[in-house]
Parts: sequence; structure tokens; C-alpha cells
Amino acid sequence: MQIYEELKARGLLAQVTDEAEIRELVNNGKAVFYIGFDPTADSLHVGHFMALCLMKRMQIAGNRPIALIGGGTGMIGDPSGRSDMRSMMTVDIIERNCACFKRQMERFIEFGEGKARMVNNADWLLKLNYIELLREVGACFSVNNMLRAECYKQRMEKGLSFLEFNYMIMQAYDFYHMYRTLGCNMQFGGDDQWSNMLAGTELIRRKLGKDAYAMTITLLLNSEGKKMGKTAKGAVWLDPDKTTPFDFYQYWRNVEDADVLKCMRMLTFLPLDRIEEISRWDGSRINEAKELLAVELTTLVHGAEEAEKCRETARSLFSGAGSAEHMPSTEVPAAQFEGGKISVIRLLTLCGLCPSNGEARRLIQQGGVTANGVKVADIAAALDQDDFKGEGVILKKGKKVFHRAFTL
RNA sequence: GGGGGAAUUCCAGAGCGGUCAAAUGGGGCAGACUGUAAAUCUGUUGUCAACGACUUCGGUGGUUCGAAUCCACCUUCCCCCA
Repeated sequence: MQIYEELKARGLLAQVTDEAEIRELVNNGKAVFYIGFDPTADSLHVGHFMALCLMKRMQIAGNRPIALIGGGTGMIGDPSGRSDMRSMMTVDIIERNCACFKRQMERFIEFGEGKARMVNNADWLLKLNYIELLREVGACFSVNNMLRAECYKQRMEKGLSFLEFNYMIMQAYDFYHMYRTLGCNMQFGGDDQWSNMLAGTELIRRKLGKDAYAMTITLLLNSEGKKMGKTAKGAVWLDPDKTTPFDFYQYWRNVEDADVLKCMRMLTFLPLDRIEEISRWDGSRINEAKELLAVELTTLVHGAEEAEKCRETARSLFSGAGSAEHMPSTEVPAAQFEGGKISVIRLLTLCGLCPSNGEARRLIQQGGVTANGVKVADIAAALDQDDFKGEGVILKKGKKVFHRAFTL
């Protein structure tokens, strides 16, 4: 199966500008394509991960990826998929985020001579001169058309600033610029980027009379139509300091039945026929599939060794015995003990399992806390300092949140 | 440039000058049932040294014994006209 067919079979492709041409380019390794990443945070998350995987697949098939970091476009802020205006980021923050992105991407994609390359659009966008830019490309954009674009339509009700309105032009300019300087002939992006991407191919056609192509990646939605990779606490990050490998593992271990196969197809490198086989598993055996999914993804992001540890830890925790090996943990400073004891409430907040004492108290009252396998029944319960030595105390909040607290 | 309207807790959205920590829905968290799933049902959802106290309703001042509710100014946003 060739790359284009594979991407399609995995359900990764959403929209394409010219299917026949794109298939031809991609399958023959003739595509030089870029994907843009806006530095809105100091770590990549699951959404970016899918794009990185796509880059990797394309690279394996002989195509040349360009990772574009939006150091310049980040100064503006993409209004797509937003109902309100983004808060403007300071230049310092943008630069710091760009550096973080770069470090993380290097783990997935091979950069270097003849391989993938990484560029930052700040390098050319920041130098643009307003009048020159207007004269160069301004006439190629129809405001009437732009306003018809889906991404702006949503904003017509809530208000759209001129600043954000220009985002599309900047993104189109990026494509145009890279077409000329790097021979970039294709752009990939999230499905919400479609109109911005078309603006780019349109600009290239008008200015240079050449064809360039665009293709969007399906957004990873769960069976309820919500974006995956998000939790109530925010995104699932790739940075182990922001989302621990164990939590990352558990996120995938816990996806709903209905989403397992989709995630496998779209996010892992498991062969399609293997996934096909798994799809025939029934009933509770689907838990095996979830474990496989979690291991695969954790391996890709944090390495095989780490993934194996997560699996071991999860298995032992959920099957009774508790191996504290690899779960998130917190050191309890000696000063927290009073008279050789510490209250469970204090412990819960200290470990970040509860944001406030009130919530900790309620949690205990509702019977949601266990310490070393014993349900905590009394809100005044306290633990001995001695219990924290060695392995420490394993706290369990609800059914699946484990945390180890220890002293040195 | 002119006129009108809005800002409430995680979100949406109620809210007579006192009985408002603030209806309702969603979301979150926990319990039961399960397969670390879904659905369903139940409880809970500002903070704290917790039968009480403290801080919240865009900001700043004011009226009042008393303000989320009234007044002034400011900020931001929306709508209509140009």
C-alpha cells in the first residue's frame, strides 16, 4: 500500500485540493511540504503529535518535511476555531515557546542536510514593510472572499479585530515565501486551517501562476465529537514535566471503547492489518487493545523503557498489589508533620490531588480516598511519619488516580 | 462620528436593595453498577482553624443601617445608523 492510500485508510485525510496530483506527488516522494506550529504554549500537545506523526510517515515515504514554527504569525494569533480574541503574547514568551517546540520536535523528526528542516516565519515576516507588502500581495486577496471563509464567519458575530483578520494573509505569505525559497509545494494542517491554506495556494497561483497543493488532517474527535487530547485540566502535553508519562499512559488507557480503533489508526504506526485484526476482538478484551494503544503512544513520546514502566505500574495498581515504581509522587517535607503525624486532608492538597482543603474534606466524606489500600473514613484521619519511609504511602483518589507520598 | 445594550461563580445563564455564596443547565469531582469503557442513578461543586467566619458578581468612587441589585465616572465587548 502506498503512502497516500495508507493515510487515507487511516482516516487521516480530511480535505485535499487536488487528489490526483497530490497522490502522484506524495507516492513518488516528490512533495516538499510544510506544517505550521503556532507557539501558543511552551510544549507540544497531542494535537501537534498527530501532525508530527504525519510528517514522519511522509518522510519515510521519501518526501521532504518542513516544520514551520510560527514565531511571526504567533505575534498575530489565529482566530480559527476561536470564539474570542486570543490574548496577545509577548515577544519573549513567543521566543521561549519556539525554543521549546524545537527541542521536542527533534525527538520525532530527523532534521539535517537532505532531511527535514525547521524554519521560523519570524525570519521573514518580521522584516516585512507594510506598504511593500500591501503592494506585493494585497491585490491578490479578496476581502469579500475572506469574509466568506468559515473561520471568519463564526467570528462575525462576536467581533473580529483587524489584527486577527490578517492572520490568513500572513499564513498565505508563508506558503508563497517557502514555495519560492524552499521549493515547498504542499501544505498540511489541521482541518480548521483549510481556508488559510487555500489562501496560500491561491496566492501562489496569482503571483506565480504555479500550482501548489494543500491537504488537511482530520481533527481527532472522540465519539461525542469533542477534541481528544484535552482533559478538564487542559491539554495532554508531550513534555513529561507538564503531563507525567504515567498520566499520559493512563489517558490513552482510559479512552472510550468507541474511540480505541480510531486512535490506533490515526496515532500509532501499527500496521493496518494488525489493527483490522484487533477490531475483531470483542467484549472485555478491548481492554487489551487499550493497553496496546497506551504502550504504543507512550513509547513514541517517552521511549520504550518508560512505556513499559507505566504498563507495569498500571497493571499492578489496578490488579490489587500496588507497585509504587512509576506513579506520580511527591516528597513530604519533614516540616509538614506535627507530632509525627500528618492529616490526610493536608496530604491530599500537598500532593496536588485536591486544590483546596474543602475539596479534600468532601472527597473523604464521600468515600473517595484510600491510603495504602485502606479507605479513609474520617476527615480527621492522620498518618504516622514512619509510614512514609521507603516506598511511602500510596494514596488513591477515586478509582484511578494514584499518587505516592514519601519522605527521604 | 451619532444612538442603544451588555459585563454574574469553570462555561452558559437567572438574579425583587436585605432571607444571595447567588436559581437552572452543562462541565468537573466522588459514590453505586461495570471491563481502568459507555449508559444510568445518587451526592457534591467559592475559601478557611468549618453548627461559624471570611472573600466574590468588569474597575474606581458614591447613595444607604444594608448593594450583584441604585447613582457617577472608567474599561472592555456587542448591536444599529454614518
